[in-house]
Amino acid sequence: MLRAVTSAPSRSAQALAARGFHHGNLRQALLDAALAAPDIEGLSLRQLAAGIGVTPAAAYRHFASREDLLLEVARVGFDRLHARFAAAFDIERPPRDAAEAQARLQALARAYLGFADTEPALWRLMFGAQAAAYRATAAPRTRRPTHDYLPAALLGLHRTGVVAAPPDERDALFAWSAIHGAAALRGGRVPGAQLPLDELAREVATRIVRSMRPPPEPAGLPERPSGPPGT
Amino acid sequence: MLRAVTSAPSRSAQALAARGFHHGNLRQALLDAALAAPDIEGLSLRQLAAGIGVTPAAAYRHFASREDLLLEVARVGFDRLHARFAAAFDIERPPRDAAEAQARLQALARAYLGFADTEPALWRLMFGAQAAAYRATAAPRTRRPTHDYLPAALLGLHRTGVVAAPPDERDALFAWSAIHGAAALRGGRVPGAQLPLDELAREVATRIVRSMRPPPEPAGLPERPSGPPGT
DNA sequence: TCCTGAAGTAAACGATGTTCACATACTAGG
DNA sequence: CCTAGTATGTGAACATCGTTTACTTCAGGA
Repeated sequence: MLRAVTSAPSRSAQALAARGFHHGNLRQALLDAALAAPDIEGLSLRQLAAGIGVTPAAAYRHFASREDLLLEVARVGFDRLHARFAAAFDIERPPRDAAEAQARLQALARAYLGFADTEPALWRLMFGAQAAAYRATAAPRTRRPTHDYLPAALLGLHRTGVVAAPPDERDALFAWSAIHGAAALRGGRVPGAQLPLDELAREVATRIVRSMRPPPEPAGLPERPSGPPGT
Repeated sequence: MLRAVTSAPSRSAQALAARGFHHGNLRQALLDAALAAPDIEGLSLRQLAAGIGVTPAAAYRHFASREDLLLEVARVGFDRLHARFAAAFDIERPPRDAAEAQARLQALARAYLGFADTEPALWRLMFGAQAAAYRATAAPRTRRPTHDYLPAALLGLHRTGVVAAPPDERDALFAWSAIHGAAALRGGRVPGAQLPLDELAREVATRIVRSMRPPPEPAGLPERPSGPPGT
């Protein structure tokens, strides 16, 4: 983004527009370039700066380190994910009926899967292998934090009578596992992982709901498996 | 096989006298050191070589590149995972009854979760964000490839009457999603993710089984969610 | 108008992956 | 037993990386 028009052209806009000494909005330009990179975690700060047409050291006027820049990028990612969740359903309004409650869970799964599919590099940065540090920085800055949506959706299922018991931590953990796992496996070699997004979301949501309904015959699994694997 | 004492330390220096000019088994030593690293993906080839007491360039006699070394490490990881699966249950012998079939799925989940828990760096290398390349190199080299175990466990559930329908690709995909997702979420900030491994495996296996049993009332989810999220 | 601070440059540092020419040690063949 | 050949190591070098330092340029208020 060439700093076309900032809010107030108090600075000599023409002089800077012609690529003056100062860039004008280097911080945002760096963030934008990083967000557009196909491999955010692996990007080079020098290449990033060179692409914008600026010296590597200039980046250090706006970010303490490369890690700090990535942290800010991840923060933008969490904002975008939150926006998708907020668009999936209105968390403040309870679902009308069972069908809407189920549709909400499906929409939430679809939102997460769609985010991972549309912005894979950003998703990897946020939830990838080394992402613990970035995840910790997830600043909600919203009235309802991002991680409230799944429990809300599950609670809606119970309130509308779709599932018998009120959802607990384990229900949410399993639901997140299934959704996140589906996103992680998608694009891999696992058969069926290339399902269309809508279909995959419906499949996952349906099975999550089914997993919450207690089985007809009350035969639980044994406490320990027959052959426990090595440590 | 440490070639402890060469015939005559006629050569210079006591430093070399211990192991001689040639290391003896540098390739394996590099692999072992990499496998023991707390962060395999982020390790430095120079530090690795220095830790063994060898020049960085020496590594290139055994590996084409750093990436190639990591590829070999991942291969070892897949071998270890396969060994855990093989220890979970005998894939050649069908389960005796419903209880054993369910215990097998639980043991398989326990094996995967235990691997991720015991060797997190290796698990991240194999299934982490940038791991597509490493995953592609998964050479089974066994009669029954590693990815056969889950379908076999699901088939056992059907054969013993635990689930009605024979398992298809989507059943396996969802089961893998749930198990892999649980491994990914474990250690994170998600509430309940710090469950003991045995308990987590039992929970996941129970819910996977439940998700495969069709619901009592045949009310499917609607084709499309009420509010589809943005692209 | 000058002067202060923000935001850029240029050069350098150490660490990294990788390559090259060279040195060494094990091994096979006469 | 010597010797050639090959596998395996060394050491120096290259480009690139993140990062720091000292200097320069520009904008805006006293």
